[in-house]
Amino acid sequence: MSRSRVTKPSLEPATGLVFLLTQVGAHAAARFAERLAPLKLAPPHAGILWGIKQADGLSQQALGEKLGMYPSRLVLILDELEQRGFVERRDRETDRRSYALHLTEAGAEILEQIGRITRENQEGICAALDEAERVQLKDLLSRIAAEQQLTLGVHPGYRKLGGAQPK
Amino acid sequence: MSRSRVTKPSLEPATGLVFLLTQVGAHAAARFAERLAPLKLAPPHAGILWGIKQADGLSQQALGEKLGMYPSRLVLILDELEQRGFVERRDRETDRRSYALHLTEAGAEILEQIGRITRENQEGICAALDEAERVQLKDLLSRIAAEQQLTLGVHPGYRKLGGAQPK
DNA sequence: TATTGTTATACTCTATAACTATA
DNA sequence: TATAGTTATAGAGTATAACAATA
Repeated sequence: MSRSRVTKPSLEPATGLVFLLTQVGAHAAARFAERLAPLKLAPPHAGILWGIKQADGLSQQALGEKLGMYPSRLVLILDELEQRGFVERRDRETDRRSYALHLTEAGAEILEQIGRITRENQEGICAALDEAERVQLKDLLSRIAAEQQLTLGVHPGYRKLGGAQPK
Repeated sequence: MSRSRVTKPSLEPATGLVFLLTQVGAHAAARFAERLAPLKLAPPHAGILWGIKQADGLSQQALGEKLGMYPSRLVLILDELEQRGFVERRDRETDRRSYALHLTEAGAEILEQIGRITRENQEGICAALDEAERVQLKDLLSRIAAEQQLTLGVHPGYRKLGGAQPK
């Protein structure tokens, strides 16, 4: 038995894999926000635009559900996006309480810019890894995500759960 | 050339590696906070206790620098930790403006519990991966962290930089 | 005058509840 | 009465500035 002892694993909270994962993840998110800033957009804006593109014509209720955002928060961001001409709230004949959300042409354009920024960011963050290693990393993370039952595409930045914050 | 075309890579922001990394990282952090909650502690508390243990007797100024926290924020959390008997602020003879921070016995004990929770959390988060894969993941993340010049042990949860938030 | 710790405050984000208009 | 969207508001968390004691 020449393996290092397993009975006393490192007590150090700041040296473990999960700490590293948290650190790198938050860094990547911060960098994305930075790169997005010139467009005068924050990550939630990007998520919303992307969500509408995926399911054009959906209601705010449905979008909030899909992204894990509170309706009240969604309203404010949509106001902004509508005012800037990226999103349209169209009346419905069937139910006049709800709107159908649509991307405008400008919205589609800004979404393409967001896509470009996303790729730039990925390139920046993953600069240390070659293509095969990126695939490997994505595979490992995907398996954690699947086992942890994370919903694909639900960004934690717009979550509504809220981690337990004592006191 | 049978490779898939490279000219039009996926525009989808929510399907990329970095999005996944962000998502899993935030999830891991949230789960850690949850597991910590029964101790009536939040992640920053844990970081501070750990920081003091690493450099017993340091000043608040130094600790804030080390963790990337604002002094004003540190004060409040230290007040709490001192009140609960985990930390001691000892006077210095050499410079009566600053205190020397020390872990009490209770502080060392709670830190061990934090260590246990940290390991439990790691076990929970990484359940999908075997030992070799965890090493592999840690290696990949470490290389990203090194290339991105992240400081080891500086948790993003108590950063003072703040990502650019437009509007 | 500069520095350490502290207090006060402003600002953003997040979450909840109350309200309106339709159904 | 229930639901979609909105408005109002409360609460954390974060960042900045002002302040007292000491150097």
